[in-house]
Parts: sequence; C-alpha cells; structure tokens
Amino acid sequence: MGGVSMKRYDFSSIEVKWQKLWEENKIFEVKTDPSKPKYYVLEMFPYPSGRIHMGHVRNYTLGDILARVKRMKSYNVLHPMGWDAFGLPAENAALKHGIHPAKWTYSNIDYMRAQLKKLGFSYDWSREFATCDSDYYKHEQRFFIEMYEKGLAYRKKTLVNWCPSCHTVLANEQVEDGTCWRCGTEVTFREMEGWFLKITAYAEELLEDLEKLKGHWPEKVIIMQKNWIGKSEGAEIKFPIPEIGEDLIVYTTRPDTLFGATFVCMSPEHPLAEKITEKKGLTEGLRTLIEKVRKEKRDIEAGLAKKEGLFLQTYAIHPLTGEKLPLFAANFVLMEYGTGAIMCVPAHDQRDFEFAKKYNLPIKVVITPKDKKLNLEEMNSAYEEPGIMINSDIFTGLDSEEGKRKVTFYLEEKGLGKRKVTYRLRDWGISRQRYWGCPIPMIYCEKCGVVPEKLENLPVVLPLNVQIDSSGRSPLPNYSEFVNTTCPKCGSPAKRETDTFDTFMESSWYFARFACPKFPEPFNREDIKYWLPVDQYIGGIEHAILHLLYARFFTKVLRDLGYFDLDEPFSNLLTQGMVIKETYKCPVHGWLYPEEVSSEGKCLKEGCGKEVVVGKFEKMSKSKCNVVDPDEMINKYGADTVRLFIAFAAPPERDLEWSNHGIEGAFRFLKRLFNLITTHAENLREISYIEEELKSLPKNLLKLRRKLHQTIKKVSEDLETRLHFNTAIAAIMEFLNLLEDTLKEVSVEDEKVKKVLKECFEKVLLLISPICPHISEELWEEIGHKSFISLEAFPKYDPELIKEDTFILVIQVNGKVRDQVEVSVELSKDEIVKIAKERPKIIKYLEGKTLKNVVFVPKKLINFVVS
RNA sequence: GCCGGGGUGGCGGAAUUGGCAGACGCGCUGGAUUCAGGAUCCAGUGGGAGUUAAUCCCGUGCGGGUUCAAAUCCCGCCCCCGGCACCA
Repeated sequence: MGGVSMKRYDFSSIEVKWQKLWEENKIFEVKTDPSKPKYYVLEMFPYPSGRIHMGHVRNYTLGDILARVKRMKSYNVLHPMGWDAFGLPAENAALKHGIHPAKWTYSNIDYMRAQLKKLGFSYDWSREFATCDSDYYKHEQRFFIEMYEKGLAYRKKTLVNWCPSCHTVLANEQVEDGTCWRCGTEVTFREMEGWFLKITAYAEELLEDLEKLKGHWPEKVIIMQKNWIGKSEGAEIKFPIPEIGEDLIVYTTRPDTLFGATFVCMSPEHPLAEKITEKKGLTEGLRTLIEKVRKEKRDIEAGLAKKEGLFLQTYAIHPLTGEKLPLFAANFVLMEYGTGAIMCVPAHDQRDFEFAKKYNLPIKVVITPKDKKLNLEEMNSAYEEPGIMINSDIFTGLDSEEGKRKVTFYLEEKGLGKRKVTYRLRDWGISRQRYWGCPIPMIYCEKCGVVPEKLENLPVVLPLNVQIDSSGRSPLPNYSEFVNTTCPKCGSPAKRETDTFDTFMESSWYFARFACPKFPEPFNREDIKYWLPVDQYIGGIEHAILHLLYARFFTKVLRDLGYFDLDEPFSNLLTQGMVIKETYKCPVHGWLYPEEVSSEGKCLKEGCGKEVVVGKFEKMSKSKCNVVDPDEMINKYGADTVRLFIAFAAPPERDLEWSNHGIEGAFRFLKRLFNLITTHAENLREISYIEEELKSLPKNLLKLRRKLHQTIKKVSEDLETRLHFNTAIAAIMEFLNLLEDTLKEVSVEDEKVKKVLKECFEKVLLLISPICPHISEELWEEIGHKSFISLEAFPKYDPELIKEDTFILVIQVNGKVRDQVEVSVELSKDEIVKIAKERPKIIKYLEGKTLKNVVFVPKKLINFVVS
C-alpha cells in the first residue's frame, strides 16, 4: 500500500492549526437565543494550583466530548470555563517563595489556560472569569448582605483549630494528625466568633428535592447527601429537675423505651450543667471535663475515647413514673445535636449500656424480641432492635414501632413532650481567618453594633498591596487602611470584619454567573432563564457532599432572594472516577519513579539493588511518584491521542488505570485512521453521493454500509445518552476493521466503491470528531470539505438499512449450544424448527430422545428440551 | 458497626431487556518486511482433553436455588473499594 506522497501524521502542527482557526473564527462562542434548544455542559472549574493534572484532563475531556456531540446535534451549547481562584495554597506559595498570592494565582491561570487550549476543548473563552476578580466577588458580598437581612446569616461562637505556637488559626487541611503542619505543635481548639449561613433552614427542602434528582444523579451521591442531612424523627421530652426548678429537655428517637430510662446525661457544655455545678461546687470537675472533651475532640469523634461522665449530685424526675434519675454531664453527649441532653436507656442503647456498666447504674429491660426473652444477667450488649414493649405501664404489650407513636402522643396530651424532627446537618461556618479570600462585607460600629456595608459601596475590595509575613497570619487585621472605616449607619469611626469567606462560597453560584459573566448586576434574567439549569455537570466524587450541597443551598436561597426561578442547579450529574497508576516501592528508598526501577524490578537509587515492590494502582500523586504529566503526553502523542485514550480506557464513572501501552494503542489507531484516509483522500475529494443511489450494491459493500449505519446508531446512543464513550470508540474501531478488510476485496477505481468509501470516511470522521477533533478537522478538509467539522451535524442512520435480512440462529439442546446457522429473518418458527432439526449435529443429539419442549426466541435462538 | 459500589482471560474492559460470555484495545506467540532494532503488516490467543482434526468438558469471587436458559434474578457466605461513624 502507501502512495508515494503519503503524509505523515504530524499531530503537533495539525493541532496548532485547528486551535488557531477555532479561536480566530470564535466558533464556540454562544449567545442566548430562545429560538434554539439550549444545552449547558459544565465541568467543575479548577483551582489554579499551577498546572493541570490527569484528573482535570479526564474531567474536561468527558465534558468536551459531550459538548461537541450536543453541538453537532444542533443544540445551542454553553460550555464555559473559569477559575476557583481564592484559597490557601496561594498563601502557602507566598510564604514559601515570596510571591504575592494574586501574582501567583494569575500567572498560574495563564499557564493552565494555555494547557487547556492545547487540549482543544471547545470552551466559550469569552465567558472566562476568576473568582478572585472583584467583579465576581462583589456580587457574592451582596448576596451575603441580603442573606444577613433575611436572617440567613448570623454570628456565633465556634471552635476553630488553633496552633498555640504559631498563634494562628489553622484550616482543617493544615492540621496533620492533630498537629500543626508547619511547626508540629499539637493543635488545640479555641472559641472564636464567626459567621454562619443558616443552611439548616433549608434542610427539609434539600432532602426532599433529592427525590427530583433520582435517576439523574448517581444514587451514591444522593445517599451521601441524605445521610449528611441526617433527618431523624423522635420526641423532645421534659425531665424536671426540682432542685433548680427547671426542666431538662432531652431528644430521643426511641420514646418507646422511655420506661427503661434509668439516668439522664447532658453535654458538659450544656447551660444547665454550668448552673448545677455552680450550685453544687463542682465547677472544677466540669471545667476539667470540658477541657478534656476539647482536647480529645478528635478521639471522641473517631469513637476512640472512653465514655466518661461527671455525676452532678442532682436528680431529674422521670415524667411518667416519677422516679428520681441521676443526672450526669457526659463526654459522649454532643451539644450541637438535638437538645444537647439525652435520656439514657442502657438496656436498649449500646452507648448508654457502656456508661451504665462503668458507673454501676441500673439497667431496665422494656423491649423484648418477639421470639425469646431477654435475660438481664446474660446481656453483654444493649438490645437495640424493635420488639414488644414490657414493663411499660399502659403501653406494655405494644409493638415498639407503634409504641413510639403512642408514647409520644400521650406525652403531647399531658404537655410533657412533643414530636420533633432533628437534622444532623449543621449551619455552615463560612468565616476563615485567612487573607486570600473574599472579604466579608460587615462593619463593627461601637454605637450601632454589626452593620452591613452599603450595597452601593461594594465591592469591599481585598487590598493587594499588603505584606505577607512568615507567621502565616492574615495581614488584614493589621492593615489599618482596610480595617478602619466609618459606620454606614451613623458615620462614626468603625472597624471592618477582617475574616474572609470560605472558598466554597465562590463555587456555590459560579455556574449561574457563566450565563452572563459580564452583566453589571449579578444576573441577567433573560440569560439565566435560557441557560439554567446546568444540563450536565461533571466532576469528581470528592465533592459529593460539600460543594454540591452548598450549590444546591445557594440556588434555593438565590431563588428566595428573587434572583431566579430555579430549585435545583444541576439536572444531571456525572461523577468521574480517579486517574490511577501503578506504584513502585523500595524497602530502603520508599516510593520510586518508574525510571528508578530496573527491568528486573530492582531499585536503581544509589546502587541499592533491593527488590522493588510493585504496588497497587493508586491515585496519582507526587508523593507516590506515580504522576503522569499531561504536557509530556501531549508533546509525545498529541491532544487527540490523549483524549482518545482517556475516553477509551474505562467508562467515565470508574477509576481509570493509566497505561503507557494503552496510550500507544490509541496513538496507533489514529495513525491508522490518518494513513487510511490520506491514502485515498485525493481520489475521493471530488466525489459526492446521494444515499438513494447507494441502495443496490454488491454484498460486501452493502454489508459495509449496513455496519456503518449500525455504528452510527450505537455511537450516537453511547455518546449522547449513555455517556459510555469507551464502547462508542470500540464500535468505531470495529467499523474501521471491517472497512480495511473490505478495501482488500474491492477496486478503489470503481465509482460505486468511491461513493461508498466517501460516505464511510465522512461519517467515521463525524463520529469520532467529538473525541478527536483536530485530526477530524484535518481529514475532513483533506477529503474535500471547506467547513469546520466541529459545526457539522452529527450523522443520522438509515433505519431501513440497519435491518439485517439474516441472523445467526443459535441451536441449543437442553440449553447447550450445539450448532449455529445463518438463516433469513423472514422464516417462521415452524420453518426454523424444521431447519434446526435437520442439522446433522442436532440429529445426533435428538436421536432416540423424547422431545419435551421447544423454546424459540425470535432472531436469537432455538432450544430443544429433550429427556 | 451502618450505608453504598464492585469481584468477568495475563491486563483495561464488553455483554443496554434473563438468550452464543470474553466485543474493542493492550500484552503475548508465530510469520512477513529489516543488516539489526524499531515501526508496520498478516495469523493466532479463556482453561483443559483430544490423533492438534472433528469434537467434547470446564469456565463470570464461593456455596445453594429459580428457569428450557443465569455474569445478569433469589438466598447464604468470602474478599476488595468508597462514604459515614458516640447524631441519642
């Protein structure tokens, strides 16, 4: 084969050429146009950390394929990109290299934008923004003020991570194993005032609306959010404490076990605990317990801490029996959940059981399994299952589930308690004692108290001309030009809030801003109405809870603030798997780069020679020496090959094992495609066809066309609906294999062959163009087109043509495949039975047997059941 | 502990509705080409038995079941991955 003039697949110049043409012709820029159906594809925007990694490449490749497919299916496609640009790493870089966070961030953005462009993603770059632009965050400040005015933002004391040696607040990611990431000092907790958003006010709606997302979001994410919101139904019950003349309200989900309560516990931080200990002279004991709880907060949360309590030398009265129940402050009771106090039923709650054993408290069985009796002496754990109520006065004999309702109802009637729904979800603490974030637009005035900045004074701009010192502390509190201001209400001197927003704030509404990134107000109704919601959102599973929950919350808040008419931001969600790679570990030198391992699997570091352990596939990370640099791959194989491999190696939601051999295979396929088409391109350039004239063809050409149209159908479904790009690519490869085989049997000088070949080339290029756009554009031009393939229509299949006139009939005897034969689809069951019975192989199996049944599956198989 | 997801050749993965298990790719083997290597092309490739042919048997984590028919449905178990975890 191979004409003398065969072109080499020079991916690098091809890719540069088309990227430039796309950009010059602005072909991916879109406008609101209600006359066309819209499709909004969004990938989670990146933090500008310096360079993109393979995880980004995968995320954005998946999104780009879909965006390109939808565009070819004649949707008006919004596919934007921007930068989640505030955050801690910028401050860390400032500390380490002395670069200002702003400079570091913007130069990273420039570098990463260039990297994304090299991958040929079809973004509308005219909509790009970075969240650290004041043009972006000024709107966020406005939202915050409006939330404050609606009572959705408030201040309260909160525990923060505190390094006593650096005198600074630490973000969670700066705490490593309970110690400070910089100095290694043990981190403590400290109470500080902070701002909160009342996400709990939306708990019920956030939970309910998950129903709407079923089938469109991964089940897993919905369940994770459900658990996070953690709705539970139970009762609040009053336990009077006669000594102080107050009632302790406890929360329980098991009112059916009320008669089994033998003691009562409250959190050491409960206000009544303080009151009682003061009265009883136990303040010292309580303080020690509180300190211990703070110190062991991490262990307590991990369930490692031993149960511990302080007897308050006081008793609470059981609301129904009038019994005196001892009162404790206990380390395992959380102040943040329920009422901060619980009734303890050791027989039916494992935690209470452990506590009762430790402090020798009575255990009283009030629920018994249906089939056996519980024996108190033999119990070494609590019985937490439902059952029949016993020892429960008028409720004895009831099923415990029914008992829950009856007891609660009884308490309500007597005014001793009430039904209560509780959520695990806590309000969202958004204050960060950091510099590189959006300033919280609030002012503290000695006369007026907390006052929001006037809307017309927004943005409160984050000052850039500050000195970042080595302490790691935010420079804002010491920057008097920023801090000192005047009260918007009374005009007297006042101080600004110096905390900044949690960076999850910026990512909670960016998807909406992409609809109108330049609009002076936060949103342009017309654009929002047209583009939102996001039709397909794509990103990592690591954001299953926080980001996605906050974005849903913001959407509902912005709706209630009147900005738009939308309940949920993301109609469909795809969570893609990680990119993982094999690791190598030397017993002496630790993690090794692949080039530090000899072909015999020995460590090459410092002439070590030790046997290297070939480790598991793990998420790519620098520390494990298993990263693959996207730039390196693009330089070696080109963007199209990288995109092809990434889409082919695994279905999107599964982890993708990076393989150097695998990417070679993808490269080989593109070279084959390139060679095949360039070889015939000149011959076909002037050829045109109408599908009508391709109806009567020799058998092999008909078979080829049929396969082509079957491939169009499959690829179309896989790319657009199933989002299984791997099987779409497999189908294209399969077709190309048949095409090459068929070419060996025909003459390319034949006019009919030329026409069929032209059709095959055109349609294959169209099919693969969303995945490998550059090579497709190049070959599209090569076979005689002047248009951008990126803007062409996705091919349609001919439904008549894909119908097979024969099929392979599988013949089974007793469920085992014994023979197969190609038969016409026209044949009736009887005719098929006749044919099958006459097959020599089948005769052998049927001889001398009684035929008991014949199972016939049209167009598939026939099964003879014999005795 | 609780809740999810998964386990298919040497490897990544197909099998969309219970109907030929292993599509497609990688790797491997043999051959062609080449001084050689690489690249490329052709053929083969789940395991076992078999006169290397016909053919037969086994085979989707393990054990059972439903069915004419099970990777797919049901019951029990094992292992791996992820999330949550004193939330009363």
